[in-house]
Amino acid sequence: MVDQALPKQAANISADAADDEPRCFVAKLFGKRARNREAQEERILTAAMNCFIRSGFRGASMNEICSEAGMSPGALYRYFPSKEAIIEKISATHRQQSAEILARMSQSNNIIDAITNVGLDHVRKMSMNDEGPGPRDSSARLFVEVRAESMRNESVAAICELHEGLMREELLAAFSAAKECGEIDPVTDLELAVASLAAVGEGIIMRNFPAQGVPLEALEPVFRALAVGLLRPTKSLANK
Amino acid sequence: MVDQALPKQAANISADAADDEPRCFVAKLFGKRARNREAQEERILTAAMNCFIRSGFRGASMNEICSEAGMSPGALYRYFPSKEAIIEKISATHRQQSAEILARMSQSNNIIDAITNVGLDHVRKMSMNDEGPGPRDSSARLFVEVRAESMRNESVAAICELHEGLMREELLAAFSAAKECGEIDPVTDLELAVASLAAVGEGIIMRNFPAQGVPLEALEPVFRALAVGLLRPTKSLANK
DNA sequence: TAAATGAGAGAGAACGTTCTCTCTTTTTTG
DNA sequence: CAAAAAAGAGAGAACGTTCTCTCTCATTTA
Repeated sequence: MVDQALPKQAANISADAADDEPRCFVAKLFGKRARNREAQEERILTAAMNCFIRSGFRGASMNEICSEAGMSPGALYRYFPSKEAIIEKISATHRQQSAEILARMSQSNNIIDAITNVGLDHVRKMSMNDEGPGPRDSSARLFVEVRAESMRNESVAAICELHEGLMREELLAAFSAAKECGEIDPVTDLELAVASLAAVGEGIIMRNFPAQGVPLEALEPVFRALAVGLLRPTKSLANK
Repeated sequence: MVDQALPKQAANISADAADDEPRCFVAKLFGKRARNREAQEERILTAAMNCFIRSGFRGASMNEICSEAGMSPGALYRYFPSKEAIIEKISATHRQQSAEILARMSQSNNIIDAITNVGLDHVRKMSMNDEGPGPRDSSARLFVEVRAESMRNESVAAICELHEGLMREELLAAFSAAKECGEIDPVTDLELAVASLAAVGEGIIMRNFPAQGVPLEALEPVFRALAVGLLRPTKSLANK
């Protein structure tokens, strides 16, 4: 029960008077209403995320989420049909953000740098508060929460499987390319290397080293060493 | 609601009729009564573990645990004062088992072998069912559950901190010794290596590779590569 | 027979969810 | 364009269920 609610709907009235009465079904998709709905969903998701970080998926109650969002249960349930739905949505976006970091991999010159940077990006992202100023709690907690939930919740498991499948594919493609370029030892089992690197990276992300005083720069050689160890690159790459 | 319960108390009656009435206060500690109490506690803990693996700490209800243990709530609460207490006990023993694996580290000839074996032992242990025959679910789930709980439950966090502190000390001692023996590069930051190896190992344990079809032997070179990468041993050790 | 043990009903709180009602905004109608 | 109608959004009480834990009373054990 903080300073919630704002002037409620009034906030969206004075947006801009230029766009009015689309009156056809397009309004449903792009109109003022639709935009407001999106904003509200966002509000709920942000609040839920904070609650889940604080108390866990099962531990956080709908009332807790309602309070954090400054909303009544009746209002909240207009946007999400169940707690499950919120959990799924949050799991999905969280895992998707992870997957998106991988997309930037191709920006690096060689495969070892690429992996190192992806790892560092992950740790950086996870130890930051999610948008908005002020130091809030790390989102690495959510990472653990999602993984725990995925072990017994079938739909969350499916979500994780989806994004991790994409990540594995992307990594595998990059590794294959590097192999053909002669950057890494042709003997290396790429499938295993992908799975191992994913697991190993997850371990480091979960520990949230930056929150424990280990600076990000200190992790650079760690990721590099892991990549070198698992991929066995040709000498020229191994020695930095 | 499987084939639980057994003949309940009857199980402990016909143990052996030889030892009866020690009658002094020592009986409280070592007598038939005390042994029975221990057995009951064990029964509860085993049941609770199964439930927690199946539904999570928060997800499993006391009724579920009672059913699994073949016990009434009244009986169960005679042995544990709260659900919290059961969670703490299970977290503690689970983490302790992890720490105990480390104790066997000194049996290896060199530091790389030692770490590799510790890693493999962990994975083996975690992917096995806990005592008793029949394939039950992996205890790697419990690992994730404990870690998730430790992020918001202070007493579980303290338990984890305790055992992980011991593990870190033990690892650090082994690394220092290896450094002095000239087995590893004197430049290596041992503190960071310990923390990284712990995190990385945890990641692999959580993924539970054996349950996904990756045989244990395939992980041997992975652990070896991680150890080599992070510790930078002298040449003779690096090439197996 | 006194103490320990267990079964099971159930108390009381908290849970996720739904219901009813009010108020505002948008669309339709005359 | 004004009035009427419909739809959307929100509040908050209330619902039925489930939760953890306790209490009473019967049974077993020494």
